[in-house]
Amino acid sequence: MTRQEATRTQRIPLNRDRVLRAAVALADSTGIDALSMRRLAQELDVVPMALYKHVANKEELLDGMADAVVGEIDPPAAGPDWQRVVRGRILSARQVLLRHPWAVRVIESRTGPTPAVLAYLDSMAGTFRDGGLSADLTHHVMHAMGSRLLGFSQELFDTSGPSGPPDPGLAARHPNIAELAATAAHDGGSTVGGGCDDQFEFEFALDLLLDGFENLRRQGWTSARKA
Amino acid sequence: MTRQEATRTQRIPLNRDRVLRAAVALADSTGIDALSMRRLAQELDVVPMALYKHVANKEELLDGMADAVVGEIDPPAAGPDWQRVVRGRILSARQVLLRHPWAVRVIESRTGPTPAVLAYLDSMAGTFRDGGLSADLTHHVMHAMGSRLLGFSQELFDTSGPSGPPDPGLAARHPNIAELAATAAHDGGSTVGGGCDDQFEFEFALDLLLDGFENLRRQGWTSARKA
DNA sequence: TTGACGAGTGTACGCCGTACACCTACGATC
DNA sequence: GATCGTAGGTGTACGGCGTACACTCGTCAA
Repeated sequence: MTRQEATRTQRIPLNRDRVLRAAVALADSTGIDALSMRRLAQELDVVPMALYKHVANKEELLDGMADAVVGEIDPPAAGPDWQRVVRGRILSARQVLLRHPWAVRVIESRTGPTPAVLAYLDSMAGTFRDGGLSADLTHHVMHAMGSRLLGFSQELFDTSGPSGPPDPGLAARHPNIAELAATAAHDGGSTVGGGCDDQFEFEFALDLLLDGFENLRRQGWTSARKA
Repeated sequence: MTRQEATRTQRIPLNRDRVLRAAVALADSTGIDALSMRRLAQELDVVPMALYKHVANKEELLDGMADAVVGEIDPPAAGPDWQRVVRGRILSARQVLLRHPWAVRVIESRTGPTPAVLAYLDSMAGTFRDGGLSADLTHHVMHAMGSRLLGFSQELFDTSGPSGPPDPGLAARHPNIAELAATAAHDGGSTVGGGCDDQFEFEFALDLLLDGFENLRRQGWTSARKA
């Protein structure tokens, strides 16, 4: 059956939402690098240019994908303890990003905040404010969290993926790293980044920051940099 | 003078170093997106394929560029106060990355740590260890710092570049963000990210983390996650 | 009946990275 | 000095990319 015939019989018309969903699914299954307009069109059984009736260009497609992912993050739980609310939501965001590993790079590469990100940040700021942090402190706190707000910790390199054979000279050249790797090898990981419990590392830093924020709040911290 | 004639007269032969330096310069001046093998070859007055005698492919070129940039970071200062040593070096790294804004994305996109990054991390780990942090704590501390070790804070979106006209409905839709923007508008910035003192934000988070680490060290903190 | 319009099509252009075969100048070897 | 291996630069070509632009065609309002 050619595309023409399919048109005549039954054909769900394309729309922006179907395009975005297909794009997310394709990125999930084949990786973001394999996501091209042509490949996506093929997936939707449509000619590449058809996509451009629904998204202005590839950048806007990526914007939409980022928003779709951010939209998956749980709404904030209710509760009197702002640290718990923030913590829970950020860990939810982290789960979302673990489901869509490509999304980290896509979100980072947006030049401006997309609507869903903006809404998320606004909501998160509200949680801090409701928790008793001043607007001033909230502002700096959100900066300090950076991308951690969205659940990714920005490691220096990708620890997943196949790591080559361990470099025998590495320990000699980098004794400190070797030592750290040794302490981290609690379950057999042997490479630099391997054998780490990413979830533990993420929560370690998160809690350190949240506790630091709470301390500043209690002290009535205020930035002293006004002109 | 054609390329041929230039060859006959005087022609500095290409080598890996010249290629990398030219690539860094080109990225500095025209941005990383405009850096293509073809464009780089043109800059060196050479045919594109000539580059492949000196770098295996574009990825390896980017690896080399990342290493070149990381190599610009100051060596650690001497001193008894580990917090000051770490702080100073990270702020040096930050200056380097401000000189080469494209480097953040390039470093992030490497799939594994390049030699210079590895050396830098090893040296940094040594500073923590010399400061009295246990190998265990040092490990988690380095994870907690993440890319901040290299001087970038991973903001959620790029606050440089031209921001469009301020959205009049934004304040209504996102009251909390609007409030934060208002408190931050100490020198006339009007957009969400604008008007922030990036250096202040960076040091705020950095010091918060360093102080947190020092507290853990004093308490003799140890991870309780062993099996 | 017509005619505007929205959705999908087809073709084409100029980029990109790079495989592969080639040439050419040079330094070592006999 | 003739020979030859080799390193470095060249030229051509391929497949893929994003997307501009002109088109067709089915639907529906007037």
